Parts: sequence; C-alpha cells; structure tokens
Amino acid sequence: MTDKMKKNLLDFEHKCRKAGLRVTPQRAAVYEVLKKSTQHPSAETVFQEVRKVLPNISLDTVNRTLLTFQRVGLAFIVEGSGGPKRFDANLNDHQHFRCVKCRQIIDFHYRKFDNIKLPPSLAKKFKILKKTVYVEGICDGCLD
Amino acid sequence: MTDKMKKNLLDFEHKCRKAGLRVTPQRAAVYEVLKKSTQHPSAETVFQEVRKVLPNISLDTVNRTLLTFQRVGLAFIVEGSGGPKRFDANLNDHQHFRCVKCRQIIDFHYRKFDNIKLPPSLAKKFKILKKTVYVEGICDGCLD
DNA sequence: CTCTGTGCAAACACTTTGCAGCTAA
DNA sequence: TTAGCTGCAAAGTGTTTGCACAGAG
Repeated sequence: MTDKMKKNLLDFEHKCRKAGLRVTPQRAAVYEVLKKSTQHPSAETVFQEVRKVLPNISLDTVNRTLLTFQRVGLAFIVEGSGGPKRFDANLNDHQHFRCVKCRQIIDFHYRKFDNIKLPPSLAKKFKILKKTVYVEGICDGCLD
Repeated sequence: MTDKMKKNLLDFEHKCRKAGLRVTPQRAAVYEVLKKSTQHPSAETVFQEVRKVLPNISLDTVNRTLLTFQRVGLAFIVEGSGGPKRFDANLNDHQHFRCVKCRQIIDFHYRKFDNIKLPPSLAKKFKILKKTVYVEGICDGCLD
C-alpha cells in the first residue's frame, strides 16, 4: 500500500465516522475507485474495477454503497442520470430546473443564458451540439 | 376538433413529410400530448395521456415514436436522462461535457461558470441546491 | 455482544428486439 | 401494392427489496 493510499484511507475513515458509517473494506474500495476515476462511472463500472481488489464483492453492495455515499455527501449523482428518459418538444431556447424531490422538470428562460461562451479549449477540441444551464433544487410544491 | 388542433395537425403533417415519416394517428396523438406538456414527460407519462384519446395504443409505440421524433428533430431527450446513474466523487466546482456517441462524461472547469447568477424570480421561488453549465456534443475520440 | 452492512435471490422498472399483421401512400 | 408502422410478447439492462449471516464497533 502506497503512502497516498494510506492517507486517502485515513481521510475516508474520518469522513465515515463523521457520518456515522462503519468503515468496511468494501466501502473503502468503492471510495478508492470512485476517487481515482475521472469518468463518472456507473455502478456497474465501479463494480468491475472494485472486483479486481475484492473479488467477492457483489454489485448490490456497490450500488448501496454509492447511494449511501450520495446520502452523506461523499459523492454526487450526475445531474439527471438514472430514471427514465424525459422528452421535450419545446424547440425554443430554454433551461431546465429539476426538483430533486418530485423529479419534476420545470422550464425557465433567462435571456442571459442563451449564448453562453465556452472556454476556447473545449470548443476547439470537441464538436459542441448543445450548451445550457442546469439547475437543481426543491420546487415550491415540495418546500412545504 | 378545435381550430388550434387542426393547425397543429397540419404543422405536424408538414414536419413528418419533410422527415420522410408517415402520418399516423398514433404519431399525431403523441405529438399533441408532447407539445401540450410542459413537464418533460417520460414515455410512460405520455402513454397514460395518449391512451385517453387512443385507448389501444401500446407503450412500445409511444416509446418508438418518441425516439423517432428525437431522431428527426421533432423532440429532444432531456440532457442526461435515461441510462444508468453516474457517480462523481469530485466535490470541487466543475462542469460536465457529455459525448452523445460514447456517453462518456468529461469534467471541465471554467472559472467564469463558478458563480452563475440565476434570474431572481427563480431564486426566490425555489430552493436552489446546485447550478451548473452542461454541454453536450461529440468528443475528440468519437470525431474521427 | 449488538446492530449495521453484506451477499444472494427475487421482484421491479424501463427499454429494446423480433415478428406477424395492418395501413398510409 | 408495398414499405413502413403498430401491437404483442419476450428478453435485456439497471435498480430495489427482503432475508439470513458475517463482521465492525
């Protein structure tokens, strides 16, 4: 085990205790993989990777661990992922607000967001098809 | 049938022909529902609604119709929806670029995006938890 | 020792595919 | 007439849940 891994483990243990979670080899391994990854992996991808270290871990554990991490703030779920596809016939320029409670998506339109300037490095490297501002929160109906 | 519905139907027929699609009652009904909705419905939600007009339509047809609409540009799939959950342990400020071909998500960080100002009407009405810029396109690896 | 976390299996939700019959053009 | 579309059924992918046992505290 490298020094860096030891340090990460200590850091992880501290974060777990703060959240009232038990420190298990499975959780440590999942956290290691997630920290190292820059690809925003799905549960399946994390599972494949963690298996190299803990061959007996189950996909369910990975799933639950990731959800637990998200619950206590050790990880995020990438905006909008999971759940069914959502469709939109509004072809006009607009932005989306998503309520994390009722999963409703509410359109809004703010003129200043219509022509966002991307960093040149990005615009040069990739073919850009769509750029928008995405907002997440709790809607008025769910606030009560 | 109201005048507005007639007009929409004509508009829809025109768009279909331009895309080389046949005009079927199912497609017209799905399009009607999607146009009217401001909620970015899932296939299931559209299905429930369309059923009131065409009781015999199947969920599969709704699914395929929505995908067809997206293919020919009559509708969009809301960013990131569908597919498995994606996780992220990067707690620092950053933005996401998603490749529509390989579904990879690439982080980028542009300082100007760190403190986006939302329209006051939105900030007043909802509890905002997260705001970010979201970019979709084709990554360098998929461009060849 | 106790109670949380894990692994397994089954159920569930959403999507996709293959095929036979129907229908818009 | 005929290519494209629909409905049904089955299979595929991803997620969730219930339960018995194991292991962290």
